[in-house]
Amino acid sequence: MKTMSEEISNCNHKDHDKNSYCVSIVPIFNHLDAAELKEIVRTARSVSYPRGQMIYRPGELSDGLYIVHKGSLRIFRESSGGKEQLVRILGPGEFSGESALFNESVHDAYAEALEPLELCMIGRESMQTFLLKYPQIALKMLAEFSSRLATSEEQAARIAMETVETRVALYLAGQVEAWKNTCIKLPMRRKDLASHLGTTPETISRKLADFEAAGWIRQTGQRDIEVIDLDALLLV
Amino acid sequence: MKTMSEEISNCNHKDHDKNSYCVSIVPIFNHLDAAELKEIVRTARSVSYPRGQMIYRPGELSDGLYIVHKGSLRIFRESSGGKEQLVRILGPGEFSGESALFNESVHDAYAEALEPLELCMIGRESMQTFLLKYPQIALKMLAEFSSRLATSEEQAARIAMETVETRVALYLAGQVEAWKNTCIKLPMRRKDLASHLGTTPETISRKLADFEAAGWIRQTGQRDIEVIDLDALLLV
DNA sequence: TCGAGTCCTTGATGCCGCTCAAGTTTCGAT
DNA sequence: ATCGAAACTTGAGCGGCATCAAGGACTCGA
Repeated sequence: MKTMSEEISNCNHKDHDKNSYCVSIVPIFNHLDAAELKEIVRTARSVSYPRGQMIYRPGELSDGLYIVHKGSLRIFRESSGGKEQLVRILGPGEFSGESALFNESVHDAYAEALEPLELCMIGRESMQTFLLKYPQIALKMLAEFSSRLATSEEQAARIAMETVETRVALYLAGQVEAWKNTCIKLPMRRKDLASHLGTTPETISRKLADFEAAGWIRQTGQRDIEVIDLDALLLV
Repeated sequence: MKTMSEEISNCNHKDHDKNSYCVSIVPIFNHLDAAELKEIVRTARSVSYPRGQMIYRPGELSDGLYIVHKGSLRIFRESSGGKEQLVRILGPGEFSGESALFNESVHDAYAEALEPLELCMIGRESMQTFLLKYPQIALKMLAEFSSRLATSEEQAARIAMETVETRVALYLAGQVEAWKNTCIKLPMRRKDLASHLGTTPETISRKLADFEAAGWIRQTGQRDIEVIDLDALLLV
């Protein structure tokens, strides 16, 4: 394979130790065989961002699909009044930029690097080609979208109908499930958690303090929480 | 084509006058040629519901994809406390049931007929087959999902960050755009509009009354509103 | 290791919007 | 056309939560 260096120049995200391409960790691609993966990798570009830098902003033209290789980023929206709402945090293997891929070609949210970040970028046209050539990719992407849609609608419903207390409790329950452990580490600061749950950092602090006073949780570090009584929490 | 009666028995939604199948009005299918359409129609089943009847409920197994042929239905979720939030209203040509198609096989919301309703149903397996056979369908569906996702995230952000007044104003602005006219007809009752915007019917009434008092709108009928000063409305 | 900046906590205050209630209008079925 | 039920409006009261403010804790880079 003389293309080794070529791959590197296009997308240097080949993990030499694990012999895997950046895209191979992505669920929507991981059913492809090595040759197909390489075809995709060849069209991918690699980009790095320092902590805090914006990857894109609302109104900017879309380049294509962004796949996180290392680090993490947050997607957020901004209201007329300047408040922001965190939509989602992306870790390795997750992707973004899709809204601009299929409909309008401009982004509708902000994407900001939370840590030193490495992305793989697949151009709009390449992506369309792959989707037609390998319909399985489209199917996986449909599944992913469908899942995101369900999450987003559930989120909207929660913010619309539940009290802040319930939302915080439900979030903690979700984290316990995600970590498969009653000791959880919040993946973001209060400010982002607040904007995600549609409240303020102050209220988050207060509610967590209330839960602790009730003996349902224990706050060990700023972002470390041990859930003691999950059932009580969900009865709020 | 001896299949005429067969089509009818499977899906009686052939509009004799317009020579179009129920599925041909659906954006995700309307690029197919007649033969392909017929192939899909053949696998579709037709179902009717009287006003007020539930098409599905959360937890029920998914049958497949529901396509609205005549009438309309509303999708809504229910909170622990029994409050409901309207997610979306579907009219002819729109579809639902997708969340159950790709991920879990159970529904996560309610679907209820708002008027006498006729649906086309395409089974889960058939749908998967079509998606692989005609990747263009998958691409259109991805575009539709992506658009719904953007809408849903925007909705969540609005409920989380904007005041009720702003949300009502933005909703009216959206309707003006949808109707391409400053005289609009609300597509739902106060109760549903309220649950859609994350508020109560009383508050909707009050805000509309405020807007009218300010001279920005005129309420001509219960659901008929004339927007007089759109700019002022958006400055709220 | 240290210091500055950021993040978090806790308190006091005020208001937006929900709730409950009662009266009025509209809708839809017979 | 008429009646009953459902939907809408308006009012009064209150509570949850945002806001503003100040002090304390943590983090990260030098």
